[in-house]
Amino acid sequence: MDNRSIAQSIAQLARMSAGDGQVCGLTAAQWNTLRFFARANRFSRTVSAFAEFHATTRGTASQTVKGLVSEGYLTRSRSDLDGRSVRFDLTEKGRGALSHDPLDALSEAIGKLAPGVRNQLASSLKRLTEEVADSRGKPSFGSCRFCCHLTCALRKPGGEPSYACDLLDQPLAANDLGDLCVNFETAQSNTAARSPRDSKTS
Amino acid sequence: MDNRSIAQSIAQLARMSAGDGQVCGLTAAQWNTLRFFARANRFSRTVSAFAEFHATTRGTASQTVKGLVSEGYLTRSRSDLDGRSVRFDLTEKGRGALSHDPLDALSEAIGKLAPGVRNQLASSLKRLTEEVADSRGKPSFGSCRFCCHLTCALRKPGGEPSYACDLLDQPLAANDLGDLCVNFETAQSNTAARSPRDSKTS
DNA sequence: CAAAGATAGTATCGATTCGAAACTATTTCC
DNA sequence: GGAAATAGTTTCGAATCGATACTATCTTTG
Repeated sequence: MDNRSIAQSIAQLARMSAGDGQVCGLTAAQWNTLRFFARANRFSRTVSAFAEFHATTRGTASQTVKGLVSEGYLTRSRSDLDGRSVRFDLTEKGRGALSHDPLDALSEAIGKLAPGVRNQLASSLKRLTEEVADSRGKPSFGSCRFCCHLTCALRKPGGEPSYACDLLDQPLAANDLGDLCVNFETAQSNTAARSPRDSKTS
Repeated sequence: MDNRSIAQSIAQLARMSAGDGQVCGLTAAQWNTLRFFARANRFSRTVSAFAEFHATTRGTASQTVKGLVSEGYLTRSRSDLDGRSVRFDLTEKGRGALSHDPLDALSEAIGKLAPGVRNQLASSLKRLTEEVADSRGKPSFGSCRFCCHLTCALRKPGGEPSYACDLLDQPLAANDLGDLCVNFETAQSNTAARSPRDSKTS
């Protein structure tokens, strides 16, 4: 099986799973949006971050988000620190909808893989994502847990460690370390100077 | 990393690589179409097969194909055995376009993986594709090489083996065994009776 | 053999989506 | 303070897609 066939099977898998038409009244674009806002950390739940993640324009992203807000899946709240910035959060309805996510068919299939195979797959995908993102000059999203900006300090010996992002200079809860962040940068990647994309958030 | 995150990273990878907007004057739908007709065997280069593969309707598929024909990427030829059937083949221009396929970024990234990791990835993807296709009752495409309908006969001792499809009762060239087929069925899958989808082709 | 039904492909219509561009408001930089 | 950058929104036109209806051909079945 050649590389191109493998690449196509990734595309094929995504197409099959993405819930092409309407599923539970939501379009494919809307499902993607909900998934993003469910996984993104509080610095990244913005229209701009979503547009970049979804590889679309801010205009299109704004439309999709607006639709979801008006249907009660997301709430819209302005930041008090940056008057331009707006943050969107999932409502109960939004979280509820995700329990019928058509992508779950794929998640479940992944769950049936042997643990070793599964982990190997995850790391291959992470690798490929970085590689492809790099090749088109776009930054790749990732979680704080694997980000070079994560700093960990042990307040008191034997106590809970506390985490922070040294790029945004903001504290991070241990629970949120797995969430997606726009400012993600791999630890070993070449660390060209990079300014934060959203330096303040309410 | 949980199953859902892995599933999303597959979707993400596909989105990044798919060549979202116009690349070299072709839309994402057109790229997918060209890729399909480049990989499908002669029984499967039809509007219906493509529609099923791409998880869309025949009407939509017909439109996309028509566009590509009028722009010179595909040729249209009626079957002489079945007056309803039409086969589409890539022209030189079509093959040439595929050498600038935006999906190549992903293919190249895959090529950089260690051989063992790469093969493991391929087999995981195949597994997942079957699993997901099964869970939504749709058949999954695959190549003759791994299909239960492939029969291999050794004409004369020491000579070249000859291949055939015992479902369509048609000979297969060794070169074509890797191509996609609508009638694909895994060797170990439960072999419920299944009629061929396109029993004759010119 | 003839009628009924299945199948391959096409055409049309309306809804949705998307990208480009223009625009407002706010923040940052010099 | 003014220029430039950034966050988000709006509008408009093009493209896409799904549903539906349609023609032509093949297959099945009395």
